[in-house]
Amino acid sequence: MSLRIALLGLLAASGPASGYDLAKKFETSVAHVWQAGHSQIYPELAKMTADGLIAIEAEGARGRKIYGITPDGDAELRRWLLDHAPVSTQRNEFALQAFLVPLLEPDEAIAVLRRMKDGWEQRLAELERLHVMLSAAENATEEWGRGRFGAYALDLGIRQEHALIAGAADAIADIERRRPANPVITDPAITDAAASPAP
Amino acid sequence: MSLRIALLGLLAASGPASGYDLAKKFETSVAHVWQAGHSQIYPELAKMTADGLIAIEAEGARGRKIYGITPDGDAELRRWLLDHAPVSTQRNEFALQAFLVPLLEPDEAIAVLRRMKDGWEQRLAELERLHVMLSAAENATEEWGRGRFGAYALDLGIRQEHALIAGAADAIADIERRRPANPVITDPAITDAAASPAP
DNA sequence: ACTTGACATGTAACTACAGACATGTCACTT
DNA sequence: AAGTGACATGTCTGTAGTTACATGTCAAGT
Repeated sequence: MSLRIALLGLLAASGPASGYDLAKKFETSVAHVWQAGHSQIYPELAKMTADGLIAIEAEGARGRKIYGITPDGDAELRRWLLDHAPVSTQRNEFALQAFLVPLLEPDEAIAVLRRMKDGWEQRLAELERLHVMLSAAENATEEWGRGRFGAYALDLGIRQEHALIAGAADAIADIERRRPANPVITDPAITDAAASPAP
Repeated sequence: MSLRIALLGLLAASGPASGYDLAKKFETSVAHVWQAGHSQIYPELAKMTADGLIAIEAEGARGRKIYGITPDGDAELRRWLLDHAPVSTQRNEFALQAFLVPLLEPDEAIAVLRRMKDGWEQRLAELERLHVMLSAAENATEEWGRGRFGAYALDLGIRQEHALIAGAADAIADIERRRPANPVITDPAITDAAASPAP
C-alpha cells in the first residue's frame, strides 16, 4: 500500500512522470522515508493503472510512458493521509545491535557503538545537505503548499539523527564508566592519574 | 538474518528456552527493535537447529522443546555484532505521512500531524514504563554485563520519540504560521486580537 | 464426565521486497 | 559502420514476513 501512496504523492506534487523519472525521484527524495527500486516500481505502476489510480497520458521515445494521477488516485491519496493511522513496524538493525551490545566485552561494545554513531553522523550529514538545498530553493518564502513537500519529514529525520547520535555518545560514556578497571594505556605518555584503583 | 540474531541474543542473555518462551520474550523486549510472530519463530528455530547454531537440550510436557545456544551460535552472534555494519532500510509510514502532508490543506495537515504526535507520545509512554521497570530491577548496581541487555536500545528509543514529538509540535506551529489568514474561531469567547489581518 | 481456557507447536497461502537477469533505444564517438 | 554508454522498461527467483488455519495437551472449575 505505502509504495502506491508514495508514487501517488510524487505524481501529485510534481506532475506527470515516467516510471524512470519516478524511480530517479525516489532515490533523491522519498527514499529517505520509503525505499523502492525500479523492479518494484514498474509492476506497481502497471497495477495502479489497472486500478484506475493513474493513467498513461503520453508515450514518448524509447517506449517511455508518462503517467498522470487520476481523480480516483487523488482521492485514494487523500484518504490514506487523512484516515490511515500509520503502524510503525519496528525493524531496525541499528537498534538491534544497540539492544544486544551488552553481550560483548566493554571495549568491543564501545567499538560497535562508535560504528553506529558514525553511521548516524553520515546520514545526518546527508540530510543536512538536503536541507541546505531545500532552503536555498525559491520556495523558502512560500506560505503553504507543495513547496513544503518533504520538508517536515526532513526536519524530523534531522532531529532524530541528532537524538540518536547524542544517545550513542552517552552510551559509550556509560560503558566507560561501568567498565571494570581495565587500564589499557595505548599512549605511554599518559602514566599518572590514569587508572583509578578499584575500591 | 536479523531474526536469527535476535533469537541467538535472547538465548545468550537469558539461557535455554522453548519456542513459546522466546515468542513471549520477543513481545516484551526485542520486539521494540525487531518484530516477529510465532509463525516466523518456529520455522527459524528449526533451521537454526539444522545449522547447528542452537540445540535441543530437553523436551518437556506438551511437546515443549528447550533450545540452548551452541558455541557455533555464540560465534555467529558475536561475529554479527562485531563485523556486520548495519544497513538502515528506511521504510516508515509515519515519516511518509510527514513527507506528503503538504499536499493537504493546512487544517487537514495539522490534524494528521497531531495524530502522529499522539502515536509517538503513546509509544514514548510505553518505553518510559519499560524504563522504570528496568531501573527498578536489581541490575541497577551492576557494573557491566547482561544486566544492561536492552537498556541502550531503550534509551535510544526514548530519545528518538522525544525528538519526533518535538518535531511534530514545531511542524504544527510552522503550518499555523504559514497558513493563509483563515480564522476558524471555534470558541466564541475569543473575539479580539485573534486573526491578524493579511497585510 | 465435561467444558473452558491457557499452553504449545506447527503449516499454508499470500504479499512485499531485493538482486540479478534480459532487452532494446538513442546519441555520440571513432 | 561499429562501438560505447546513458536511457528506459521490464521479468524472475528467492527470501522475509503476515495472517489465517490446524492440531493437540493439560489444569481447573462445574
